[in-house]
Amino acid sequence: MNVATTSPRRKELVRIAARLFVEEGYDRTTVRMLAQEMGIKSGSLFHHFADKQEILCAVIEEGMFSALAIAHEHLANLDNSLAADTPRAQAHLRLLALARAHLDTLLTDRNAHVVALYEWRRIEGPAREHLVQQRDEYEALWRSAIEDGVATGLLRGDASLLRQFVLGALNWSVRWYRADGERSPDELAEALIDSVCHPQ
Amino acid sequence: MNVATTSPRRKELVRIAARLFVEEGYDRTTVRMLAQEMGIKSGSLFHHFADKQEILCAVIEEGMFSALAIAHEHLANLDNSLAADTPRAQAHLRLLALARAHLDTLLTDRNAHVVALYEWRRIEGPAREHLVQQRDEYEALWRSAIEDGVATGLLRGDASLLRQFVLGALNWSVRWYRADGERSPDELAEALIDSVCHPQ
Amino acid sequence: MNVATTSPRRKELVRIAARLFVEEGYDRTTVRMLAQEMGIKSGSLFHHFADKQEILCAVIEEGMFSALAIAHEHLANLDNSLAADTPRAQAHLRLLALARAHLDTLLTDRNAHVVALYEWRRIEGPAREHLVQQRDEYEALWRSAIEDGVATGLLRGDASLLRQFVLGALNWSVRWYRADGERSPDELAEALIDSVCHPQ
Amino acid sequence: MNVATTSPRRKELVRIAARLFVEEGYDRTTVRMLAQEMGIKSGSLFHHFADKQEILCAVIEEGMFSALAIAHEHLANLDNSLAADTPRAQAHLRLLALARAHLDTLLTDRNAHVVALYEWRRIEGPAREHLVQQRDEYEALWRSAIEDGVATGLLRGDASLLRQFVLGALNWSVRWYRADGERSPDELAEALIDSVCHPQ
DNA sequence: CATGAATGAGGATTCATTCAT
DNA sequence: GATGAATGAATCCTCATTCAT
Repeated sequence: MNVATTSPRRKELVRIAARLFVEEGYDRTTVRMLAQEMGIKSGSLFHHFADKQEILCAVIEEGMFSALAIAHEHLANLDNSLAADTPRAQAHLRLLALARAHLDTLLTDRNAHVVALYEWRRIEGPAREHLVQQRDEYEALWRSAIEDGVATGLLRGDASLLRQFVLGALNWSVRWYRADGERSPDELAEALIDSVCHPQ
Repeated sequence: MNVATTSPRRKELVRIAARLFVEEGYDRTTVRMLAQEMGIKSGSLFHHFADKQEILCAVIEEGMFSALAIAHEHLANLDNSLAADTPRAQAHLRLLALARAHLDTLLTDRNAHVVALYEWRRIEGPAREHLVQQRDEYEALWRSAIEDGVATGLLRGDASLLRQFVLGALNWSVRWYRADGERSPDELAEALIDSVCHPQ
Repeated sequence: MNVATTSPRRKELVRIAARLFVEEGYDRTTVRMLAQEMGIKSGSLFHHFADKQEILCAVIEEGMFSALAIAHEHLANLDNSLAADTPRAQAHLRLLALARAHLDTLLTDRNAHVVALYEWRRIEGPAREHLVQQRDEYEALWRSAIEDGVATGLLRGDASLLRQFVLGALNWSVRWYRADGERSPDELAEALIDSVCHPQ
Repeated sequence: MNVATTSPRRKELVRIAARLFVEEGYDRTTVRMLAQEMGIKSGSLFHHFADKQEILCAVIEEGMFSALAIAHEHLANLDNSLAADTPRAQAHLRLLALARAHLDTLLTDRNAHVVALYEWRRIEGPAREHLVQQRDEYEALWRSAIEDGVATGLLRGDASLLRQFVLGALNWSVRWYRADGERSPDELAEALIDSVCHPQ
């Protein structure tokens, strides 16, 4: 009932909800479907969440949180391994790390981050605030990386537009990417970053 | 009642439906809302469409059709005005024309094409076939333009991935673009094409 | 619009309605189905009939009328051909003639008489009066034949019950009789009459 | 929700539904009428039954089941009391027992068995299978009794037709029998069996 | 915590009927 | 007479939510 509660049981429920929301869409996922998949009856769901929208909130929060966490993780790896390089090369590697992290949560971990991107509109009221904050934090990572890219001549054009384009291309990949295809999410990330970076 | 029917009344209804579907999403748009906005009673809607899904079909069809029509129009203008040019410059202009056309239907004409992109999943059964055909036809335009871009050295990388990236970046713009902002759809199109094209 | 109207067009419509009412049942037969089968649009139906119930009335009336007509016809044939016989034999032949006539309208001509028997309940109001009259007239034929049967020792038991039993057995045959089976309606009629008549 | 479920609540609901189906007919009985009579709201009905047709199924099943049960009961009483008799007398008694049992469920217990006979057509799909089985089992009782009747000279004619006639006469009695009339269902049963049995 | 029964508001859809053209 | 569009009331059914047990 408490939004902040993060019992292991709740974590599990959120994971299941995320999957269903991706498969069916939030609107078409009924509380009964959620309960069934969780092995309980629909009435019991409301012991864990105040209402259906709170489930969505929890999923989106989880999605944003893990996107942020994984992005930080990828960036941290970078700092450790290859610190000595040109600013331009560094900017390139950061972009690559962010793109890989993004597709990692989106296409590999799947679900929660996808919901965070695609069902955003359904959230209203005060719950939105918190989510907006998280999103801004995540975008700040990208903003800084892209600006560095522009500053070092790696990228050309308006930094703000570039961010929207790159994120858009990445986000949309959910729609067409098949896990059983010939390319890995990492290869996608590389291809995209390559296509917008100017060599030398 | 007939899917192929394109009475002026029906056209009008489709336009209104497109707007509501964009504003609220297909699932949250009730038949009553549609009827109200159309100035009729909900029962009367079924004089024009067999069921709610047929309305969605009609909107998507309209969206794909107009996207295709406007793309062809932009391309035709191109052929007339500047036919004598280097292949590379021609490829560039074609990409630009396609991108402008895309954002034109998406952000200016709005609605029908947006629905075509975002509510695609809800369509099932034989209606899907026809839509897939139209989509393929539209993508073929892009495919050829992008391949020419790669062939002339204007673009670098895998043509298929590039197409997905560019279309993804364009499609996602619906989510963040504000008509009252400082940039026009045309400027967006140019910025995007510039960001993936290699100079000289 | 006039109940008494019996234009050839209307006759045709009544015949079609009778068929649909038998196939689907009155409640499940929509005005649109009727119109479609008649080759007109549903709105036009109301130029011929005031409302759906009037169609049912017309069908039932037609069913009762033709049952009565055919019964009279069969009885008339009897009078002409074999007038000189024992009263008992005469009663037997009358019963047989009535049973044959009954199954003739029910299983051969089909439809209208079936509706008259099975959708009787749906009729309310003043329309019922007229139909009750017709039904009473028809039952009077049976009543007299059965009473003669009892009087001559051909049948045994309460005349009123016997009539209900015989008519019930005949009416119910609609439910199980298959035209493509091995027995003709006439054979059914004979078998039934035989089974309740006492020999000698 | 489960077809096999036979909670006491469900039993109660089925009984009420049976009454309404007889009074109004399945098609004209609305879900709201059922709910109202049951003292719940229409939405709650679907807690107990998947859809309206499942209610009909349950009623018919109950009707067939009780018809079968009561028939067996009547036959059992017979076996105990008068086992030593001529085969012909035995056949007579069995027919009488079956006829009484039939009218007992039809006119006394009422409702469920009536629905089973008169709304049979509305059932489609796999639900039908089970019902057909039950019906066949019930008819087998009659088949054997009638065949014994024919074998012992009690009845004359084609056994199969005789069964249809007798059952038809019994089934149709629902249409004209009035409980407040002068004859009891048992008297009806006797009269019918008498009328088709040949003395001595 | 969990359940099963209930709710009530709203969902899409049907359909007899009306009526201007 | 015929039509097509419209109506409005009713239809079956769904579903998030509540709550006594």
